[in-house]
Amino acid sequence: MTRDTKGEQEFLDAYKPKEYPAIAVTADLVVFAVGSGALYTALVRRGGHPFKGELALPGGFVGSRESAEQAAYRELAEETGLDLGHLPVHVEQLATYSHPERDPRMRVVSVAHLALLATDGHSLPELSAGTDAAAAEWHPVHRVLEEPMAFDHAAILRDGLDRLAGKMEYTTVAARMLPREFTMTQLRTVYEAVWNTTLAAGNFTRKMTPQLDDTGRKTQAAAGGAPASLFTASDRHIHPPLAKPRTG
Amino acid sequence: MTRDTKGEQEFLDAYKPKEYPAIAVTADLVVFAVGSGALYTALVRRGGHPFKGELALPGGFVGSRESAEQAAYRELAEETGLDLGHLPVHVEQLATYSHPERDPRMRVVSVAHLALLATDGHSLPELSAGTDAAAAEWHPVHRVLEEPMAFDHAAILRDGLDRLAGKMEYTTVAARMLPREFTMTQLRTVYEAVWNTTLAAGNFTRKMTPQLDDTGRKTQAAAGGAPASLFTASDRHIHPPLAKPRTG
DNA sequence: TAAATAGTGTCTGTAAGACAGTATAAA
DNA sequence: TTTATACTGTCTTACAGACACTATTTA
Repeated sequence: MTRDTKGEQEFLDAYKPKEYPAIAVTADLVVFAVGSGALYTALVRRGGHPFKGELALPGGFVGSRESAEQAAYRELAEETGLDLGHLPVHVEQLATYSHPERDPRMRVVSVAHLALLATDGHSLPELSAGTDAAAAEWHPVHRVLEEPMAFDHAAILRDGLDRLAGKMEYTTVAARMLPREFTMTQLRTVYEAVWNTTLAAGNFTRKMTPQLDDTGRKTQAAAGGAPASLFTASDRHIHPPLAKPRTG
Repeated sequence: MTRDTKGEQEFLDAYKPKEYPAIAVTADLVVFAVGSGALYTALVRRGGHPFKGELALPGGFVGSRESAEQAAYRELAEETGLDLGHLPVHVEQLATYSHPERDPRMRVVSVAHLALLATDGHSLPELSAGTDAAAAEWHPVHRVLEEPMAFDHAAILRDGLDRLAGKMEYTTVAARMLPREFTMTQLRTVYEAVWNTTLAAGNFTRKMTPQLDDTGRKTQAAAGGAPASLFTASDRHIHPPLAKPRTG
């Protein structure tokens, strides 16, 4: 530390507020990935009280020299054992949960994040215990939402799903759950998994094509069927938005 | 505290994490209101270092027994002197700002909130110093965004405006900036102030009418012109969304 | 050739944007 | 009667949804 910055810090210390509550801040994660036509989320099972044995979101304390988003990336790597250097992952802030009684042990404010992992739409990335003991495991979202979860994590998971489902109406964020190059059918599969519905393939192609970049290349056709065009997507606004089919 | 809850707390204490950073958490506010056809925001001028004399968002520390949202309501009342018991106000969480260097004095995580005050579209609610010394004052949003602000508050204000502008495309949240009963022209004025544009009155009426509830009553016509129908709005999704005119 | 998938064409209904025209009330 | 505002009607264009049809590949 130079003399100047030391003097500056002393100067600033004089303006530091004297009294304020010191609160523990965590970064929690709603991790989504598409496997075998369904949406999955990575959850840990709690080993200690409270809520021992129940499902919880991965997460942990925000360190004193990192932002909540940096902590989210770090916890994602630690609790899933995923190599984030190689796996494409999209992380964005979801919301902050701050009810004073949400953790019965102590005051904890949680900054929840939405993390989207890229898959081929069929097989899920393998999860393994990282530095922590508890390993995360994949659970089908639309089923696990029926079950109770630790703390207010069921509400956070629900909020995360709502955010993703809504954002897919007016952005190309769904492409973040696929490899860099993907087919129209893969992208439609993501929409169908998240929205828990089916979409007409022809109309989906017509509406989505102008929002994507065509690489000009095609897949090797698999078992039966014509080869599909490969697209890429930059994060972009869809205008006008895709209409999610009404469920009501 | 009963014997049982005391025993339970001791039990939970045994599971309390031993080490974690204690962080100061604030609730900051982006307060919007429409006056004389333009969008305004309530800002305080800093009296102490750092950023002495610059504009900042109203806000303050989250107490140990309140949520961030409760703190936002409390700070809104304290720093603006507004009687929230009588003035309709909509508060929702915006985002959490947690860069470790965002306050040079100490580690502060801020949960920013968006607050919308109801006006008649012409005169702004009068602000007065509450319990704190510094009083907030109204500033035109689209002008003050050009100026520097304290901390990262300029970015927060920008995020708040983007959130409001976007949400008005697909919800009736704009009605939260008006009295419970309002005319179509008043509502269009809110859209024009926030989007900083002009909208065709006839088409706006046709698109918005089915999203609102007609009270059946009309205004006393002011200086020239026919009396306007009075509408109310419940928080509702607009489907399909209104298209905000492209600025690019 | 049969099956499976990719992609296009067509039809219909609805609604957006532009804007002219009508209705109501104050000055 | 003029003016100002509120509101409706009409025309054109565009696109969503439904779905039939063609194209391309593997078995």
